[in-house]
Amino acid sequence: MAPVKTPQDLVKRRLLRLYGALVARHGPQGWWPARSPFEVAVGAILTQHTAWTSVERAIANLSGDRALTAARLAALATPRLEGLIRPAGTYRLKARRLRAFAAWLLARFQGRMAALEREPLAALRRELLAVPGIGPETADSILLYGAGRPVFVADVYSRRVLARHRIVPQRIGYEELRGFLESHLPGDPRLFNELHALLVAVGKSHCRTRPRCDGCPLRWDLRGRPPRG
DNA sequence: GACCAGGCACATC
DNA sequence: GATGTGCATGGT
Repeated sequence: MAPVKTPQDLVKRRLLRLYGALVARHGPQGWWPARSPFEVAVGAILTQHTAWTSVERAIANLSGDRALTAARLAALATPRLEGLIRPAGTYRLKARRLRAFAAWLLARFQGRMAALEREPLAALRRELLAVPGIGPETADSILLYGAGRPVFVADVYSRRVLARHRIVPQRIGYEELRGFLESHLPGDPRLFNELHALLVAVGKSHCRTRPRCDGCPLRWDLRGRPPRG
């Protein structure tokens, strides 16, 4: 006898179906585009309210100065650091935030990002959130993409796409959406990684420009019917 | 020239 | 607790 499907199971199935449709249509996204976990954290701070193309230039500047470790970044003079990250915008603000993160990582783990892979997750996340300039989305990006922890980055794109497809309410908050996804998906960082990246890709394109997504290919994929006409 | 981009902190109501 | 605003560059 088949086990009874709970509402929990149905949501899970729907999310996994969405994931399957996204992978089939868009393929693996290869996130996070960084050469080291510390670079992930730097990128997560620099990309706050900023296009990734701008962040890439700032990271290239930091890389050129061999400043992509906590110790090297912390050793930079502030005007130098500000100059390097200027292409990413809000450079004075972000220089402070990068410094604060590097100082925390040095003080707490001798600058070693690998330590984030072993710490108790809930306490570690609280610690990150206490670093000035690290909010929920930045903390979760660092934990998922920089440390491989099973935390969902419940950003505006995730909310937009999931709401457009009536999987979550339109006005769901960050923490609420994160809890929803983490409790309705297998706790697999690779799945969180790929699904989030795909939601961003789709959220940037048609799900941003089409208010109801009624004719969007993804909608047909989810209904199990091929798009016609 | 307006608007947006892989947010956050702080002030105000 | 919700809403508004500063931060600031670069692409469309």
